[in-house]
Amino acid sequence: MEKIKPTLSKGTRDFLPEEVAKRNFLFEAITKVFSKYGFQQIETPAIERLETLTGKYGDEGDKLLFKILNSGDFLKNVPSEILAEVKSSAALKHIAEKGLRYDLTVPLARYVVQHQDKLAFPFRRFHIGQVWRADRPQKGRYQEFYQCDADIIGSAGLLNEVELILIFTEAFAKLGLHEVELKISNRKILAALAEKMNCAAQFSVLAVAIDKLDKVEKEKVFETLLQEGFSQQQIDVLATYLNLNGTNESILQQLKQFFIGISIGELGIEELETVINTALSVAPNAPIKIDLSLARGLDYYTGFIIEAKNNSGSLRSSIGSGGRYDNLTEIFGGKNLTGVGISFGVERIFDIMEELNLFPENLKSGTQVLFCHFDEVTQNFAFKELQKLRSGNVSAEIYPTVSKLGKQLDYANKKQIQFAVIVGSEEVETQMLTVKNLKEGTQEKVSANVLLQYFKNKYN
RNA sequence: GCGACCAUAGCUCAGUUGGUUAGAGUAGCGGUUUGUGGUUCCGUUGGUCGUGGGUUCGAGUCCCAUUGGUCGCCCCA
Repeated sequence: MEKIKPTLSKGTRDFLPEEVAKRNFLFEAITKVFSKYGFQQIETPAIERLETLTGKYGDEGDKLLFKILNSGDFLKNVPSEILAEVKSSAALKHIAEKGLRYDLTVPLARYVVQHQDKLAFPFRRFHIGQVWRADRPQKGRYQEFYQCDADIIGSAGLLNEVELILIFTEAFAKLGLHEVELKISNRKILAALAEKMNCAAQFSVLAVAIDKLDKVEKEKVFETLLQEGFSQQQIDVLATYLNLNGTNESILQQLKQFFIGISIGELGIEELETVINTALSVAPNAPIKIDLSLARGLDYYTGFIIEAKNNSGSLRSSIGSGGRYDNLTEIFGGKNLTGVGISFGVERIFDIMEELNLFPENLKSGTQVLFCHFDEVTQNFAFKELQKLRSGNVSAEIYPTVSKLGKQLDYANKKQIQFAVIVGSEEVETQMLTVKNLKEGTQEKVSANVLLQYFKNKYN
């Protein structure tokens, strides 16, 4: 048989056992916070019908969807004139009717509408799972990665926004990320800005431009907007808006002056004020800060928007984001189902925690005890002792073949198993087993009938 | 979609102006007189040098193409 090189497809990763242990630690920490706030976990398939996915992410997004080739004779249903054209875009719908999900939000919209009769609204769910994008991979960006979302569907109350702020605050603190800033704003304020600038039609161009401000210099952004057909007068309005600063309270006051008489702006400011005051009333230390340059690129946000920025270590980037979207379920026929949600950037959070050494030490191996032996007789004896430990919920294993002790201990060492129980003929005879602590390098004799208790004490 | 860079053992890499049978470390396996690892020492498996073509007496090395990967840009988590 021809040998195949062991390589991965681009933008994908294998995870070693230690990495999975760390990732699980991260997921479990977030899961616990979600559960505490009354969110229920759901799952949806990795595969969705292509019609569910296409058209939701813009033209760019559609290109980045992974499509799944129909099984069987997939060319059979392609009309011959399209085959003759050799045009992929025209042939696509005939050869692929499924794709891999691009995010967890669109599947959620489908899910909520499809199961609305069985769900309790407001529906609070969280979802942790892989998504796939046929993007050019680069540092920290993959074709397969995890998203970790919490959303509340079917409730316009601003308490929902506040709860999501609390979840961000609590989860980041719990993970040891203490230098996180929660930048917040409201899309209605941006809508008011567009109105004041007389460019409501170009709202998304404006939003995308503003969203770049944390990376690109202000002047460059203005320049780009001028090229896009904005006037100097409009830019001046934008510049004045972006110059508003100070404490949250002061910004709110300035905004009220700035947008006086623009009703959508007044509404947005009022929402923002309520969210901030309510959040601070229960969590005075929540690191929330109004950021007028926050816009969020995604089109579907309509109200509150939030972005969590990490300010420690070398990776100072966005590690979570979210916002309110009013119309997401409409395309699937869902009515009056406004939603608000957040997403943890778990891949980046993982990298940051790795850099800052925030993972606990003892995650590496699940196994606590390895039984070592020398021949068939001692192996059989050890195997029975092993089961006793397991029945007491001590995680243990036995070296599966008769091998030299050095090799068995070496295995324990590599797997970072802390204890070896050495069972030789002498131990069988005296019923006193040798317990070696591989971390300390010490060993002692322990009676076989108290072995379970011995390890239970070690691990509570 | 655009650009830059890279490709030699499972992994990390060396390989001189093109010159004989392509090396090292690490991992694996075996041993170190056989019941003590992480931290000795010795031996050993493993490569059509990403693939195809070209230049040359001769190509891992130079040229072209191609495939794959990494890193930027657009966009995004």
